[in-house]
Amino acid sequence: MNEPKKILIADDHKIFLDGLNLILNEINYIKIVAQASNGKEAIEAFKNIEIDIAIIDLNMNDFSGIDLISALKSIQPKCKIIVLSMVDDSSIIKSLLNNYIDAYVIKYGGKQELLEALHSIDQGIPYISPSINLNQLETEKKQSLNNGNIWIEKLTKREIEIIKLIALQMNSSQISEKLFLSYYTVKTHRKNILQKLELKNTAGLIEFANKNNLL
Amino acid sequence: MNEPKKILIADDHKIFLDGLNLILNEINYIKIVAQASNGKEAIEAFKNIEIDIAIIDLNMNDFSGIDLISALKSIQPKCKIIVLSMVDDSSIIKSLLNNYIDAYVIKYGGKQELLEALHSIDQGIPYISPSINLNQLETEKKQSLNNGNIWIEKLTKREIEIIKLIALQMNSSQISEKLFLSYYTVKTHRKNILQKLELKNTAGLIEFANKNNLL
DNA sequence: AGCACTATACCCCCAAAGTTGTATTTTTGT
DNA sequence: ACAAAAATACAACTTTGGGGGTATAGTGCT
Repeated sequence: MNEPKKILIADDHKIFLDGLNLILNEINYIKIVAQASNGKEAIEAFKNIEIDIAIIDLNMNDFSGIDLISALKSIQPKCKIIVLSMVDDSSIIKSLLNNYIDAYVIKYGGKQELLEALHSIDQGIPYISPSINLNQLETEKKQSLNNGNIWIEKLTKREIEIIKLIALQMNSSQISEKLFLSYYTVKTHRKNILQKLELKNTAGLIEFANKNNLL
Repeated sequence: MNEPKKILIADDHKIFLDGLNLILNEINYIKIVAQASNGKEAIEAFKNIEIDIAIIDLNMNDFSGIDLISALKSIQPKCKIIVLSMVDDSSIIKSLLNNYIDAYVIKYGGKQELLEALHSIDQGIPYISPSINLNQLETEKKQSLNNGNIWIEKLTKREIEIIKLIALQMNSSQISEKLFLSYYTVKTHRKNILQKLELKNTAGLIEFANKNNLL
């Protein structure tokens, strides 16, 4: 703990970024060396500045959280990642902790949790907000609308990409042009998507996509 | 500006509350006298403490924003309300400003905007984040699927009925059986619906129906 | 009585979606 | 290095959707 840890913070709510700044300024063994309000800025910063710990909001609008984190890790593999999120989907948390990140802190928790997370990963111990277990019941209630569903594990990146284009009223041949694919490939993907999700047609697919907000 | 303004802050993200605290502590003419992390706590506080200005997050999970604000106003009508929100739906903003609230600040903006809002309503002038106008273009892009739209005036009862069944993954012949209609009639309705709404296909229709929540 | 709108029904044609099945290459995880 | 998963590609076939018409009976408003 000789020199302060170099921190990047990223969140698309600037006002939150401001608050975070003040919270972290109270701690002496860290120093904020970069701020980003979207994924692109975060990646830029990673290319130029050495970062020890990155505190990242999961729900930024230009990148999906997982994509962003893996991009950052590929630039600076040694950097520790703390994910700040508003949701506490335990399946996502598990996959994140196994792969890329070192701590998962939900915003429902106070600053105390963030400080604990910093302290914990400083000692090489992964951290998950204790509040998550408390809130889990509520979350599960909210999710009872979309029943069963481990859809996120079922769908691949490509498939989700295609669903989004379908929602934009594109047909298979237009999608194939857009993605530089064969028309047949797009049809295959559509076939697989409907099969995986046990849906009957495009109407059901778009309805599903909306209910599970993956658009 | 003799004695400091008494402020309540409410947000269900405690860590955000912590940050807000630090931001507002830098200002000398206000004082935080109450904090709430849900609607119930906010109402409790309003019953017990005199509040000059309430800074409220719109998206709390136990109350809808509008319900909460009207409840607070009924307890302390003189209290000024600043709404903090993540979304910039201009139609909501307009109705809010006309009725209950004195300022609308989006979190995408920095703390500067919140400070300006405080200053502005202190002088009796309503405030809206300038960032909203910048972001409006994007919002309008998202809404460009349903352009122009006074759709509710365009669609007939029967048409809406059919849209709902389409969203349930029924095809035209199934719908015709369900509604005791000819298959051709259902096809005609679908044709007319797409024409009226200027949509290309069923995918677009379901997307539209979701965005305009008519399901 | 006349007009506009809604709901109903039918036809043809083509394009698109959906089904079933096979098969190769590429990426990824262990 | 190996196996599994994902992404790619193609074909034949059936069903459905969407665009173009046309037409008639009912409803409601003026």
